[in-house]
Amino acid sequence: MVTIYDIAEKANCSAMTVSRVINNTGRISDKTRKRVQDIMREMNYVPNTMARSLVVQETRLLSLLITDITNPFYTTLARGAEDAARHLGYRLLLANSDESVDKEKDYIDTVISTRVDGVLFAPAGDQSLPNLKKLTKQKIPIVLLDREVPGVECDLVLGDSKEGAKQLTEHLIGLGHRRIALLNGSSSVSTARLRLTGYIEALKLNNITFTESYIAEADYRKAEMDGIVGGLFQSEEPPTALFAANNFLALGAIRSLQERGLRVPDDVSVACFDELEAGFVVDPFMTVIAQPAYDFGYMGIQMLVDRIQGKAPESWRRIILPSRLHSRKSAAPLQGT
Amino acid sequence: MVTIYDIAEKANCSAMTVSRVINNTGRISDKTRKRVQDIMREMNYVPNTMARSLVVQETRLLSLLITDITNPFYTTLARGAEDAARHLGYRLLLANSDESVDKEKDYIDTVISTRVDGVLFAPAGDQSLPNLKKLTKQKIPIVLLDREVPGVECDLVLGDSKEGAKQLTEHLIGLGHRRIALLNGSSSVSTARLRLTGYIEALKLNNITFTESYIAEADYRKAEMDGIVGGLFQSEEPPTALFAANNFLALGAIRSLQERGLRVPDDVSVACFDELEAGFVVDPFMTVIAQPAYDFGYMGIQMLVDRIQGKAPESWRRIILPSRLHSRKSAAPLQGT
DNA sequence: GTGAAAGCGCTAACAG
DNA sequence: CTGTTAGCGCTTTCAC
Repeated sequence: MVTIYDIAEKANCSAMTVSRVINNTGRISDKTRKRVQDIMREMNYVPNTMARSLVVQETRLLSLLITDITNPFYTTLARGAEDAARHLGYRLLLANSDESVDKEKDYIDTVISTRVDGVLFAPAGDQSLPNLKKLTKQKIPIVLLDREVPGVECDLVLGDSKEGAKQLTEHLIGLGHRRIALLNGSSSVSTARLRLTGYIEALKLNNITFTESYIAEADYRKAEMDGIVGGLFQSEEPPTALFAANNFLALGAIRSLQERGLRVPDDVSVACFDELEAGFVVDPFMTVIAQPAYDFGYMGIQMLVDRIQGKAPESWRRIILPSRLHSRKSAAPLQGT
Repeated sequence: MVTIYDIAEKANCSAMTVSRVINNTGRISDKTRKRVQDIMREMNYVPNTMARSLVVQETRLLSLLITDITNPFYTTLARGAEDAARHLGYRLLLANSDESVDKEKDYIDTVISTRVDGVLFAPAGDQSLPNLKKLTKQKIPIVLLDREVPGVECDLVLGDSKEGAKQLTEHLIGLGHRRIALLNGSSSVSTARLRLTGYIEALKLNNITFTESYIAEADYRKAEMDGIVGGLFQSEEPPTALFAANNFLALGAIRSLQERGLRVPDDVSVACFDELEAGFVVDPFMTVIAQPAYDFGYMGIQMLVDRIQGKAPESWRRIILPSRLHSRKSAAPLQGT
C-alpha cells in the first residue's frame, strides 16, 4: 500500500506538500503540484481515510439503522438515504435491527467504536431509549426516523400517523363499514399508538362506538398471525373491514383471512399503511396510506449532515411528511347484509 | 472522547494493560482486569476502531455493492450479506450503483480509501472490468455476485441462468406456446447472455425456429418500455408468450402490454427470472424462476471472509446456486386460435 | 511556497 | 504479569 511518504520521496518533497496537494489546501506552485499529481497517479496512490480521520476527528461515515431491510418502506427509505449521503460526500454503514432492541444494542456499540459522524435511526420502539442515550452520551448526532421515542431529544423525520389513520378509517367508513378491526403494531411503538388514536378519532367523528375486541396487536414484521386474526373475527358480529397498521401486517392478515375462507374484498375489506412494493407493480391491489419513504431517508440524511456541520438550528427540528390515500381494490363498499 | 490513556491513568497502569484487557490477549491478573473493566464502564469508554485498524492493518469492514437497491432480489441478497457479516464480526458498507459503471467507479474509489477488507460486488456489467481491476491492483479481495465479468479472476457466486432460462422456456413451450418473445437485459451483462443461450437451447430442443424479431434488449431496471414491447408485438405473428429476463422487465412489459389492450395471461403469457417481492405476497401472480437471493449474499460474505482470513483455497471458487420454477397464473396454456 | 516536529488512539515487539 | 518504545498514515502548527 503506497503512502504519502512514498510519494513525497519520489517527488522529492515533504509529506506536507503531498498532503496539501491532496487536500487542495495552502499555496503550492503549479510545478510541484503537477509533479506530485503525476507520481500519485503513477503509483496508484489512494489516501488512507482512516489515518486522516484519526487526526481530523471526522470519518465522513454515517450509519443507517433500519428495523426491517425486507420491507419496501425501509428499502425505499434506504435508497433515499444512500442518494443523499452520496450527494453530500458521506458514506453509509447499513444495519438491520429486525425490530430487536438487542441487535440494535450490538450495532450501537460498533457504531460508536467506528466513530461515525452521525446516525440515522429507525428505532425498534420505546425500548430503544437506552440505545439512543448511549449515542447521545457520546455526543453522536442522531436523526430519528419514522418513530418517536419518548425521552429522546433529537431531530425527527416522521410520517403523519394519526392523520393517515384517521383518513384511512374514514375511507372505510365512507364505504359503508362500521365494524372496522384495527390490526395494530406493538403499542410500544409510537406510530402504532398514533394510528390507534387516528382510528378512534375517525370512529368518534362518525358516531361509531369503539369496540375493544376489534383491536389487536402484532409485530410489524409479522406475517404469521392466524391466532390474532382469528380472535378478531370470532365474534358474533365480525368486522367487515380491517385496517392493518402496516403493509406486512396486512399481508399476514389477508393470508390468514383466506385460510379461514374469507375473501378480500368480497367478505372483508382490507387497507393498510405503506405500499407493499418498492417500485410500481402490475395491478396494485391494496388500498393504502402511502408514505414518502424515499423522502424519509433523503431528508433524514440532510438534517443529519446539517447538524453535523453545525448548520442546523439550536432547537430540534421535527419534520412531518404527509401521506396519501390510494384507494384500490382491497377495500370495497360494504355489501348489503 | 475518552481514550485508552485516560483509562490507564485512572487505573494506575500502562496503556498496554488496558489494551490487553480490551482485546483479551496476554496474561492479566484478575484483579487488574477487573479494575480496568470497572473504570472503562464508569467512563463510558469505547475503543476507537480506526486507530486500531491503522495499526493492525485490518478494518473489519466489508463493502457491498449492488446494482439496484430497489429490486427485491438485491434487498434479499443484502439481508443475507448483512446476516453473514454480523455473524462473522464484520461491518457492512452499502452502496447502490444503479447499474451505472460511473457510480460504481466513484464508489470503488471511496472503498479503496476506506481500506475495507473485501468487497462483495454485483457488477453493472462487462464494462465494470476497469473498476474491478482497480480493486485487484490494490489487492482487495473480491467476490463477484450474480454476474460474471470476462477478464476478472476472483471468487464467484452465480445463479444458473442458462438452465433457468431453458427450464422456463420449456415450461412455456409445455403450455403450448411456440411464439415466445425474450425481453432480455443488456448483452453486456453475463446473465443476459446466458439467459439467451438457455432460451435458444430450449427452442432447438423442441424444434422451434429461432425468430430474431422476438428478441429485444432493455435495461434490467427498466419499467418504461413501450417502444420495445411494441416492437416485439407488432409482427404479423405476434408472440403468445413473453419471457422477461428479470422481474422488473416483466413488470414493465406487463404494464406496456396492458396499455395496448393485451391481457395477461389471457392474450399473452408472461414469465420471468426472480421473484417480484422480498417476502411472501397475498396471491403471487407471476410465473418465475426463483433464485435463492438470500444465499447469494450469505454465501458471498462467507467466501469473502474465508479469502480474507486465508482460509480459502488457492484456486478461485465458483458457486452456482440452483433456481426453481414456480408456475403461477401469469403463464397459461395457449388458447386455441 | 515548503518543511520539521508532534501527535491523533491504538498495538507489536520486546524487555523486565 | 506489566511496562516501554516505536510507529500505523495522516494533518496541525509553526518555522523558514
